[in-house]
Amino acid sequence: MDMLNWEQRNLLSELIHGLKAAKQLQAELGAAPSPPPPSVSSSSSSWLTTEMKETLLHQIVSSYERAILMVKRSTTLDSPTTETVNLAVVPVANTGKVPESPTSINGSLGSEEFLDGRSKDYNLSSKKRKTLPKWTEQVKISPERGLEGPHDDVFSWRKYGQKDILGAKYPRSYYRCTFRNTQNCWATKQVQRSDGDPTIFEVTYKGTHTCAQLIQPPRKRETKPNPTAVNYQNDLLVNLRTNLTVRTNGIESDGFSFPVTPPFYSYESINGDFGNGGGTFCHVGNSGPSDFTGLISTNTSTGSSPIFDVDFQFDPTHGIDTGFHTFLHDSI
DNA sequence: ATAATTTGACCCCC
DNA sequence: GGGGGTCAAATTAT
Repeated sequence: MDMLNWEQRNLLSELIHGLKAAKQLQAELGAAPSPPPPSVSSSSSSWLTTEMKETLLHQIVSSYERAILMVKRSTTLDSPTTETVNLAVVPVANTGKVPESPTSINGSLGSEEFLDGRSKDYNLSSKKRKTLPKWTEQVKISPERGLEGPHDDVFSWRKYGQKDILGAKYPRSYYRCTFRNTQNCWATKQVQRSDGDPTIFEVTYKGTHTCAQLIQPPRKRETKPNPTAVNYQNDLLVNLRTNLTVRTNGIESDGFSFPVTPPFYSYESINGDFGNGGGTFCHVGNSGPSDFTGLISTNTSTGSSPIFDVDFQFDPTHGIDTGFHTFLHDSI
């Protein structure tokens, strides 16, 4: 571990933490190993409350998001120019109290305690309702865009407010996810310029993204699919709009429920069509609480047959990411 | 025309 | 009351 630098250790810490939470949740759901049927359990081991499960999910998602942000920063800022260092990442318990000296991170980073550590904070501080993950990063300004070219996230944000803070020289800006309305994504962040070092910005994230920003294919596509293939795919899409059947491929056994009654499927092309670097989404439902949205991709295993994989990622009912279940869709 | 920002008003809660 | 957070109308950018 001595070979790892600071950021790599933080990154590893997040990944480990997320993995631990994921495994605990997996065990809880009885997602047994390869031999499918869980043998008769005298009394099912599910003694975690729903809130605890939600907490686990939040931990997983936020760990992934922090990890992604770290990678993003270290790659986009390290390689092209010189410095611009991510100084610290401080997870904050939801009690609302922020540690004053954020740079104090001990060498031991969360490879041990689990249900005694963070999640206890979540449960204790929450009598009920929202316990959103919250953490703060300190980001040094980069020699990019003008004087105040705020902070390239991987995510796209919409500013919704700005406030002068009592002791602070600089105002605090409030951002929410661009897709709050369109995809029910409730992630927010605050950005405040540091008094002491004006080249440092404190960025506080609240909540995790449930939108599909990171799922969409990269904008730039070097390898253009040949036009005929694209046309073929788009034709299929048109056909799919009118008549479509869904085969769940027997996946719903893992607890992921699927709307059965026929409301139906609408397709929305975001950022272009197939093969054009855009994402085409399948929406299932009637804009009701049981809707699901997923990203359509071509099925690689079936060649030219009109079958598509759809990754359903967002569950608005619970406001959580349901994972990357893949369903088989076919037309006719 | 649509989307994003600005900015004062409003709304808790300590 | 007032500090911090959010809303939304007006303004500006795309």
